[in-house]
Amino acid sequence: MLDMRIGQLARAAGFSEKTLRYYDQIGLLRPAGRTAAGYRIYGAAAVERLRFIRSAQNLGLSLSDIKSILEISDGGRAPCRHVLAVVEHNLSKIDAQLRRLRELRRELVGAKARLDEALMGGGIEPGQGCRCLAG
Amino acid sequence: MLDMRIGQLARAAGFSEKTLRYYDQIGLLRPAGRTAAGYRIYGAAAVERLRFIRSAQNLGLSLSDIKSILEISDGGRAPCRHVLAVVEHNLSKIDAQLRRLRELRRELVGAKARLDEALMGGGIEPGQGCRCLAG
DNA sequence: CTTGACTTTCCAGCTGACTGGAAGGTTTAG
DNA sequence: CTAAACCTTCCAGTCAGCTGGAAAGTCAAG
Repeated sequence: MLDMRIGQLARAAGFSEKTLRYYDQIGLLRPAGRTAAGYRIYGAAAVERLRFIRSAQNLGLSLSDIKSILEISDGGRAPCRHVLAVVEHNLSKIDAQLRRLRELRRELVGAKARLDEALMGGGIEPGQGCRCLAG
Repeated sequence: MLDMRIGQLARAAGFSEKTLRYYDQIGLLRPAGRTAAGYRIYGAAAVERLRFIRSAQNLGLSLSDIKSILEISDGGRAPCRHVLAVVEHNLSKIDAQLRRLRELRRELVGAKARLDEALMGGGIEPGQGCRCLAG
């Protein structure tokens, strides 16, 4: 089980072969080598690498963030300091998204209230769209 | 000012000409007619329609949602009931996104705490990525 | 007549993370 | 020998909402 081809790795790690080829293409996970016929050969470390990729993805990190982290650890250095920066950056992006969504939600709830009232009252004139949406 | 060509409308409503052509293409805003030379001609109602489109967009509605609303009111009926359904659907989508982002945030904060601790302690061994990310 | 502003259509690309499919080569089992 | 299972590359498409640019036609002013 030391060396695998792409199908085995895909099954072992729970990714599709297409995805693994894509990861090769973008330089996120390069095969350890190739057979004479050109088949990709992966070592056991690939499974661990994919586990890391998956957990980072679950945290919402982009593949390019993940790649930048892995490139540091591929260089033999601990990437923790960089990971911290990436995590903090993602946190602030998420906070911005949260603010935006909360605001959106507030507006939508307001629109819904106006709609409910308009539909209760029954006094609706057809026009351009529906003026209940205008804040 | 009753009839305008695309540039005038773009300036009046604050959209780019490209966008207006795109809206024509997807059937969101059709010109009232064409000149002999094929130039798009818009009536004054187009400005109001674009205002509606913008306010609906600001609520986070997709162009296809907006289009479905406008098609009802183009048919002479009040779209309010449909708008309500759209708004409610968007609210639940936003709530789902909020839940997901909050969970993501929680995980990221956890990862950051582990990273901070690891960097304080100094006991970091290089490996595949950084195990602080694994939940 | 020419210049410049305005318009047209069409085609292509952008973001991110894949996915689908064609056309072909390799390897293994029977 | 053949069929099945596996692998390769390459091209194109998906989602949304545009945006950029080329090549060409139109129209008014000077």
